[in-house]
Amino acid sequence: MTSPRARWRAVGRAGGGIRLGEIDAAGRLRDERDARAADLAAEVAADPEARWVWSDTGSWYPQLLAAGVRVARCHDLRLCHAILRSSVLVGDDASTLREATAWDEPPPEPDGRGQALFDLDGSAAGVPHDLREVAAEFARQNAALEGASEPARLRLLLAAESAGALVAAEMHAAGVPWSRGVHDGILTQALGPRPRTGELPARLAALAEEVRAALGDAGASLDSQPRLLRSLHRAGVFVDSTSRWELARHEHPVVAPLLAYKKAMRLLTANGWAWMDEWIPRDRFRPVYVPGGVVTGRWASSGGGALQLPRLLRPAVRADPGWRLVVADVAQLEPRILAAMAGDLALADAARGTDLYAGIVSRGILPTRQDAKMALLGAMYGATTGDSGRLVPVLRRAYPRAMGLVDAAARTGESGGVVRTVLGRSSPRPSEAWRDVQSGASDEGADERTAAAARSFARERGRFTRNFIVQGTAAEWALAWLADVRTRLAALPSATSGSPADGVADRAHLAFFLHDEIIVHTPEEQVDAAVAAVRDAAATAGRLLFGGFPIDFRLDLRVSESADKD
DNA sequence: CGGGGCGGCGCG
DNA sequence: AAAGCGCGCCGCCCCG
Repeated sequence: MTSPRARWRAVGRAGGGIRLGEIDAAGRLRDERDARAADLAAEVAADPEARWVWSDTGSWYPQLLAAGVRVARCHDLRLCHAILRSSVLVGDDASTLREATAWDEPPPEPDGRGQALFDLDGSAAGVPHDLREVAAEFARQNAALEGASEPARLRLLLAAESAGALVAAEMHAAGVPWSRGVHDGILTQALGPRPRTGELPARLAALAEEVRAALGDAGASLDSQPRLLRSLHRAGVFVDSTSRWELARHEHPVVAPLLAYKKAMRLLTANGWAWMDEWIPRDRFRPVYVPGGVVTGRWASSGGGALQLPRLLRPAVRADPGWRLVVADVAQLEPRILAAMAGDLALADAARGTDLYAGIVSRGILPTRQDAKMALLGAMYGATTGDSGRLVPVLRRAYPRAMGLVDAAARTGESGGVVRTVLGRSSPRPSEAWRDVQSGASDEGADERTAAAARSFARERGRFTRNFIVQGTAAEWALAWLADVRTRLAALPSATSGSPADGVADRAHLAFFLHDEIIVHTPEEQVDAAVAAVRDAAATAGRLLFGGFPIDFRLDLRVSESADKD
């Protein structure tokens, strides 16, 4: 993946301008030179194979992308700092990193105009952008890696994390191709035609009237939970909450229209016409991704709700004319990750070539696919009661290695310890408050309530660390997949016709990523190559994390129909 | 009037 | 009304 001759180059601020130079692992800079903001894109474009060291991808890359310049690889100091400073693989060698607190600043708020850094006077809060500080931090990180117990894993993680940051910026720039027309059609179907601002769509208004009629209360408020609860009680529906789960258990004429109303209202407020106008300019959805935004290493998002697009709206994702979408998601990613991490050959065998849950059923472990799914999710989440919790012991007998791994992670968390993913991302230490509660409960004379609360907090943390190792390693696999897809797509030729794009989107490109799913937008003539890239990258990711362990990562993959016709 | 908590629900 | 992890966002409601 990496050209052996690629050079590390650093870019940062100096004085009132921008300065760049070659950099080595010790943070020594050579061939430094100043660059005006207007020239930076040209400087970067002139060295397409360089590996760029910079403070924060979100502060530098959007402007380059806007100028049509893509970089092959980077080292995002902010993201890498966060990983190294808390990794148990680094240990005490991270002490200097922990002292460099300026690097713990959260990412700057993206302003959406992609001008922030170049116009700054350098006084703004956030991570340091000064080239000297960039070089010093790069040196600290390399020193921490030198002393790490498994540097190769960490290096892989840092590369994947940084590549993810590039992908996030590129996907924001390219956007998800989105048909406002299809979106509007879905809304109209579900809610009625778009009303004037301030008015309720017709179908929603009709549902509200149905609900009020069923309640026998013409003035019932449906949007205030406390008031709705009282109306329901007056009508004889004795629920403790107004959640879908609880309402659905009651036989009453109000239930069906109320559930329909809540569903429709949710669609209107979360992804209705106002959302469409704000987030889908010119038939592109441009969410703001936040790489490393979750402690487990998953991405978060800010604005637009990129990670919660309702499936109902999926048909609005439409390739441009002459282009196609390659949509791929990994079947049962987390259980497969667990099997591989634990070296559990029996679970890996159940996963081979099939739906993993079906594999568990066909081996006679559990009677139905639903049981298998519930049991496995329960094992990874720490369920102890209910259908799920009841089935976990069955898995414990069938797959002692896999279950032993998550059980051990839970015990570590309950006792205040730190767990880590395969590549070395580590869980946060327990908070001061958590430790106080635990030590308070073991003091002499602690009452039973205190002890019970401490046990409850301990188990809560155990469920978190239990899940952390699996969710976090799955996030690493997905990053490796994503990064390799990116590299493979970049090698494809640009579109011969119908290019929609500005910047990097003149050829097959990643358009969307959601934990275990990616969408590639590709010219028709490159569909086969894009599919191969997605498949080959999945195989590569598995080998990168788990070597020769016989686990396969099955993709559910489909290519969109020709988009030019409805 | 803005901020934060809460209930609720969308996603994996 | 969750049981059982991780998120973001909405409207309501209360508080200062």
